[in-house]
Amino acid sequence: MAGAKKSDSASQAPASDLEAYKVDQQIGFFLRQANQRHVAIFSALMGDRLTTTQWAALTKLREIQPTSQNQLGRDTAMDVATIKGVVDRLVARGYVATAPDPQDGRRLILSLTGEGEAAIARNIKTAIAVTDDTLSPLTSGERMMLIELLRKIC
Amino acid sequence: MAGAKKSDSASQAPASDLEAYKVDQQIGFFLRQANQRHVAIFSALMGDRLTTTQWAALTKLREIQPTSQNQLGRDTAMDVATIKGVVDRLVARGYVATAPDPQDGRRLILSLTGEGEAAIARNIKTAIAVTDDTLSPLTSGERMMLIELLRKIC
DNA sequence: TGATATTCATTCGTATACAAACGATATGCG
DNA sequence: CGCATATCGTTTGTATACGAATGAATATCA
Repeated sequence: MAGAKKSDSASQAPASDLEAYKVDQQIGFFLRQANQRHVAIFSALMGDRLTTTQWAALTKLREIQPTSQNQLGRDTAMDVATIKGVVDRLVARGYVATAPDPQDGRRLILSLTGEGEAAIARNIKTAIAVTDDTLSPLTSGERMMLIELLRKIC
Repeated sequence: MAGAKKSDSASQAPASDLEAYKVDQQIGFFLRQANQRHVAIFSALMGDRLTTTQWAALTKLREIQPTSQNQLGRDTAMDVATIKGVVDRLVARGYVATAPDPQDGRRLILSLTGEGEAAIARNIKTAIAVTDDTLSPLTSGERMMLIELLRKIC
């Protein structure tokens, strides 16, 4: 009975765990830091004060427009509250237009404006450069491997 | 002069780029999503309403205490403004104690309280489980590979 | 049809995340 | 010593990020 592998479920922890655990070697720490570096590269290169999420919303909207706000959020992995803020700012800039859905009174139909299209065209090469810069420490094979591993844990 | 590889610097983009570019296949999108999933797993498993950054600050402080607020921020990859908010909330909970540095009037010395130590001990096993859950879709070899690739792009 | 459930968008509250500006304090060097 | 520089912590403003609650509109199904 004594010396079992797990003590009283989650009440106490053996000193070994305390000693061995290092936050900065956990996957979560690396994911957070890697994302931070990517966002920093994006901010440094991208023009028009566009953020990563704004860019994601813009380019995804280009693919699937016209669509509803929540649908755009789902396709860009954003919460309903988050996508609303992003869309609001894009609308305020004149990049996105909104209209009520005649078929569904709940929906808010989104579409790109000419300015929105132009903003994408103006920055598309930079966006590609951001991806390339972020992956620059890796070989071509490593890049594919990283993408594949990240895809698996998403 | 006409037909150069890059048109007027950053003004226009070829249609090929516009067609080929998919946000949800870029490294930034995967990093953001993978981090989101990790945070979701952390929130679901971890007790005491601890966030990922609060946990990082607590456990790192345990390693290097006593230390200054900005130093803790550097060691946990947090901005000075960010670490301040995190520390403030940990202090409000009684997990962290602050004291002025007798040697340096600018510094705020941080250390763990007994409650802070207890919170770590109480949740350390869960933290390990969070890492394991996040990496559960991967084999042991893939996990090491992912960590290594992320380390390279940090 | 009518009650129930679902979806959509909004709002509120909390928590990162970071740029920028600020005052206070230390440190460096001539 | 005195000044330029750097560091520390704080504050403000903007932008994600998400849980939770809400009201309006739609869908489902007994």
